[in-house]
Amino acid sequence: MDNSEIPAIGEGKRGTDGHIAYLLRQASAAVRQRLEQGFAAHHITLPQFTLLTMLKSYPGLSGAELARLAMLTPQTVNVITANLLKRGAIARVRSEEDKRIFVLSLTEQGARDLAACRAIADRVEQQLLAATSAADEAVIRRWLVSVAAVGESAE
Amino acid sequence: MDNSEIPAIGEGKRGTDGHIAYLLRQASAAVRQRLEQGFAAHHITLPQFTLLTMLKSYPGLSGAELARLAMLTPQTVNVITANLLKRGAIARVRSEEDKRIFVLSLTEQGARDLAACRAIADRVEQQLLAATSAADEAVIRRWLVSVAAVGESAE
DNA sequence: GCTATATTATCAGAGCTCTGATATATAATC
DNA sequence: GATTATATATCAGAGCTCTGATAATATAGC
Repeated sequence: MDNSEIPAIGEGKRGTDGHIAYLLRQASAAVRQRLEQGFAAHHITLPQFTLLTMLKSYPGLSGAELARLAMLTPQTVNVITANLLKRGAIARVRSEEDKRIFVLSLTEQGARDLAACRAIADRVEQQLLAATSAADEAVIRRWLVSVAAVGESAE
Repeated sequence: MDNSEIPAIGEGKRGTDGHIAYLLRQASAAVRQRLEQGFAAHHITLPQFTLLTMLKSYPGLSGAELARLAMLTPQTVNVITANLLKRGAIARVRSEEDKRIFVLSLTEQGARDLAACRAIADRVEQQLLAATSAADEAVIRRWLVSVAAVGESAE
């Protein structure tokens, strides 16, 4: 095989001239892998970390509410919460007012796991912006939010 | 449930003040969903589109080379290429020089699928940058590449 | 040449994510 | 109150992604 023309990250289509959707995906995958590598010692995945974070901010959410907040389907949230329940990181009790729904909240174990992973995430995020000016960071943050919001209004 | 304080995209922690890793993930997921929705009519997934694109640029790659290029594990690439083979989008023949590896390339069907999805992706990417100045776009592209490259040198 | 190491492909298992379908409970309509 | 529509949870199946382990081939060192 002649691999001499295959580019490394930052070169060719993998550099700043590449497709923006590809660059976004490549960056997101890199961060995800860094975070999951850090979380591995606590046996928490990134989706689990996301849901734990949301449950800390908004205790008492149902699966459906969590799904909307996380932009996931209820089925996906069901899988993740099932694994968190197995780990004892969250509690799940039937609601009194609405007997369809289960109310979710952090356990003490879950709060401990979350705190440990939060510290790791903070360190990674700091590295992501270490070489970026405040003005550039503002540009980047605005763009990321606008991209996430596409399709919210148009639907 | 009292949901009055749950934020929408762009508000609270989901806005420009949120964690940068979360914003990146949120934006990437939104783009992924938009692309896959567009690709659905052609029965091509985003990972499949990515590998087809790479095989068009570099025909004759092996699974291992494809994995390095896509920043995926060989096992993951194996799953995706197996599905592309089932769809008849790629061909796979044993190499003469090195009998361990299988040489991959696009079929005519795969080239047609790729062209159709490329047009869809171009439209989505255009929308992503429609409201962004050239200067801001350059800032964003540089940052995305730098984030993807983290861990390449440090490992 | 022979042994040790590295590379490639693949099997097995876990978790995340989607679409589609189903059952139950609540809300709206008549 | 009965019917209809909506919301919630869940089952089933597909695809993507990882870690860990195994077998075959190729390369390096002796």
